[in-house]
Amino acid sequence: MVREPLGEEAAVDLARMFKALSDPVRLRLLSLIASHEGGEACVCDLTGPFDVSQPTISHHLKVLREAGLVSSERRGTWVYYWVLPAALARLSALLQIPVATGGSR
Amino acid sequence: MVREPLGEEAAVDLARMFKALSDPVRLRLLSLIASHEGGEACVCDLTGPFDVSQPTISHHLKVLREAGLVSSERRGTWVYYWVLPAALARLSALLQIPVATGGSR
DNA sequence: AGACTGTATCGACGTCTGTCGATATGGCCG
DNA sequence: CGGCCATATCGACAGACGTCGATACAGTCT
Repeated sequence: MVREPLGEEAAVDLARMFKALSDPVRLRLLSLIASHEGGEACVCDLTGPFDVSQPTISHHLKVLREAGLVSSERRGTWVYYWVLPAALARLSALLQIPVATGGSR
Repeated sequence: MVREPLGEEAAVDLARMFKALSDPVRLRLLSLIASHEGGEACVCDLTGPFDVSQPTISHHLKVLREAGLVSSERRGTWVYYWVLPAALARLSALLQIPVATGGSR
């Protein structure tokens, strides 16, 4: 981001990912999934901690999935979600600004 | 984010920052500012590369400023904007997911 | 097969967001 | 002073978003 001005199409793509992170419920969902034992969580573990309805949770999970931040799989009765680390790493790297002190330009 | 499930108030705060990044124009604005010589850019350097009107650019800059991602100052005729590295670093660190295999950081 | 649980989809509603043109504000200069 | 340039604010409008209840779908268990 600091190196070059970020092309228009790349910006659209990245903005879609950041938009998925722009809701408190989705941030907490992502955090719950990432911090869950085994790196994955069943939806049944995710509906409890929130004040919103089950369809709303399902909707937020869909947004995260379509943004490419998580993936999911049905195993029997339950559906499990896990984080896609490469996507988060991409965003994290983008925000990495070289510290200004010293020889920065 | 992986360590602990991210409290509700922290999520609200972080979501506000991510929301500021959730628009392609704002992402490119931020990138233009960060990559500009001297680490700061005059608004007059920022209105050119976009297809949107000047008031819209001004609006987006306000959003970035109110999210705490950039700061600005008037110097004579022009207004200059620069990135606040600590804010971006906070978001970047949050998205840093330890690679699952082995102990890499 | 039928009942029951877990999850997703649908349709609706109020609110928020990005955009614009018009206009206001702040500062330079002739 | 008066005009001009750079930037911000205002008001309006279409479209997107978060949320809900109702309902559909998928799998399991008797």
